[in-house]
Amino acid sequence: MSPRRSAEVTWPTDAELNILQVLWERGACTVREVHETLYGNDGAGYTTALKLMQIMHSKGLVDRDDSQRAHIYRSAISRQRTQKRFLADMVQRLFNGSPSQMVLHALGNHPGASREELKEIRALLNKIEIEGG
Amino acid sequence: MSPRRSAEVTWPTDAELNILQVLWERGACTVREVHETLYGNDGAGYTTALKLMQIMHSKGLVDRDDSQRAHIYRSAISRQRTQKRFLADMVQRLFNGSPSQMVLHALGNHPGASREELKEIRALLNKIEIEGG
DNA sequence: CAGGATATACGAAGTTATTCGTTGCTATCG
DNA sequence: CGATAGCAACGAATAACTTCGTATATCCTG
Repeated sequence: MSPRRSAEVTWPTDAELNILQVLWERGACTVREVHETLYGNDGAGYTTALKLMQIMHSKGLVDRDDSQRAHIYRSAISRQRTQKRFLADMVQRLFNGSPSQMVLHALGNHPGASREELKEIRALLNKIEIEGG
Repeated sequence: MSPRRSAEVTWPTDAELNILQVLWERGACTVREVHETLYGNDGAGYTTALKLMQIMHSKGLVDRDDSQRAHIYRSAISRQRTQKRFLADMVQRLFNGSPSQMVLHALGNHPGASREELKEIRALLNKIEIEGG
């Protein structure tokens, strides 16, 4: 049993994840756009967002186009892969390595799934069952 | 959109979560047991585990029986509730608030679900569909 | 061109998390 | 009894994350 997070890989921190979410949602953004979206008036200051995004750039979490005065940032890691990593980590740390257990919890806590979503989930279940023999 | 973590509640940290996992798995434990299980020979030292668990006690994350020389610790927060909290947080931060999306990802990345587990998931789906319809 | 608004860069402070060394206590073993 | 081992407590060092103040450059507007 070794549920510790590997230190070799760079995990986006909480603040970084928030920024990535904005970049994934809206595509390429300036610091200002991210700041407005995320922190608005009451939240952290502009330079905080700037600093975070500079650090993210140095870490390789985002790409940057600095040909204009206001640099344009875009995510350098895919949403999918990031979701997958966090999911796997959580399954490991909280659900004894069993994704199914996690799914059951997630569905159990979410009775409001739409008919369309349920259909999708069923379809995926069928696919898994057939492939798995 | 405000995907930031609320600061009012105490989130177990990474190291704390590892300890909780041991306590959930094995029930009440001494510091030594937790240390052996989690860090063994190469990992962090004994006093590190001790300190962490003392902090967790001061935070109310664990209860402690100090009637014996070697204190006995047990988790003060349920595994279920913790799973739920982390799950909800992740859905919010990484899946745009859609648990179904998360479920799809989790299932998609886990083709090795057992027949028993699939059955369970199906049953839950039926229950949801009936109640929700 | 002067002044204001807006941009980056940088340094540093404040906070939290993790780790360990040391101390002092208690039990046990010879 | 004296030595040794195991325990809790505490302080402090280190590292990581977040935040902001300030300096400096650039653009726009009158």
